[in-house]
Amino acid sequence: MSDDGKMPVKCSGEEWCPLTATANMMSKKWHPVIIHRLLDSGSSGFNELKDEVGGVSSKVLSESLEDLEEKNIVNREVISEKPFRVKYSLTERGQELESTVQEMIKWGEKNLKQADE
Amino acid sequence: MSDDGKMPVKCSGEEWCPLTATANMMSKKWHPVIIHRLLDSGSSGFNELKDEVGGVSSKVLSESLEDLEEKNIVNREVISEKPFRVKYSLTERGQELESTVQEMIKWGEKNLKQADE
DNA sequence: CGGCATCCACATGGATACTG
DNA sequence: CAGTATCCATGTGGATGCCG
Repeated sequence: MSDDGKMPVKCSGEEWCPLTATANMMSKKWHPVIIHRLLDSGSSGFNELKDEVGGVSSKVLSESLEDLEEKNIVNREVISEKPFRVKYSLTERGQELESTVQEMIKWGEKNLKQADE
Repeated sequence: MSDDGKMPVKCSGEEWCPLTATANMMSKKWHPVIIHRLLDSGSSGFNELKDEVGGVSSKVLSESLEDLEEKNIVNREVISEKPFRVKYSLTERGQELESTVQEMIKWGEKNLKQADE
């Protein structure tokens, strides 16, 4: 009833609404790219992900991943202790962001140019 | 070739990419709601929009609209001088954000609850 | 009605260095 | 490898009041 093309969702005042909630979730600078990279790769280690994202510092990546973990978008798994290794991947909830990410990419490709900003 | 289900888009390093560009565009707190409200209403005056959005101050709404104007998402038109009136509406580019907004709403409805935050 | 001016608080991110 | 610790600059938004 909410995906029939109409927009019954109102986001007024202090009321909770799915739009602002989702926006709030994606609003940190590196979140969309992190999600996109994990959608693409399936899973990555910390520094591996850092390279794939590119331009992000350890501190910020660490903070972002922690935030995404709390929100159940990203899953962190320690896969080895000897040489210490972890594996980041998307939860089911995280994978369901794929269509949103795709729409953002489509819109950006169609409507923005590098020169714009 | 980019909407066939695959994800050829890479967003590494300092390179420009449509995902981060779009994310950057939507990243201010009230932008998504403003766009959503204008998609819904077609057009609104300043204070009318302020009420529809709810909870935003004049200053911030003004800044947001100015930002969205610069990015050619929102159109501002003065429709009367005697009693001074303006009309804000979405540009074509802005209207094309509908599917992105819809995906965000769908995801939020499915995956978030009010209690979550 | 449709803003702008001010001031302030806090969130966010970058650079760099260091650790188990 | 996978982070943490500092420090600092800037971004972003809220409250309030005033103006043409």
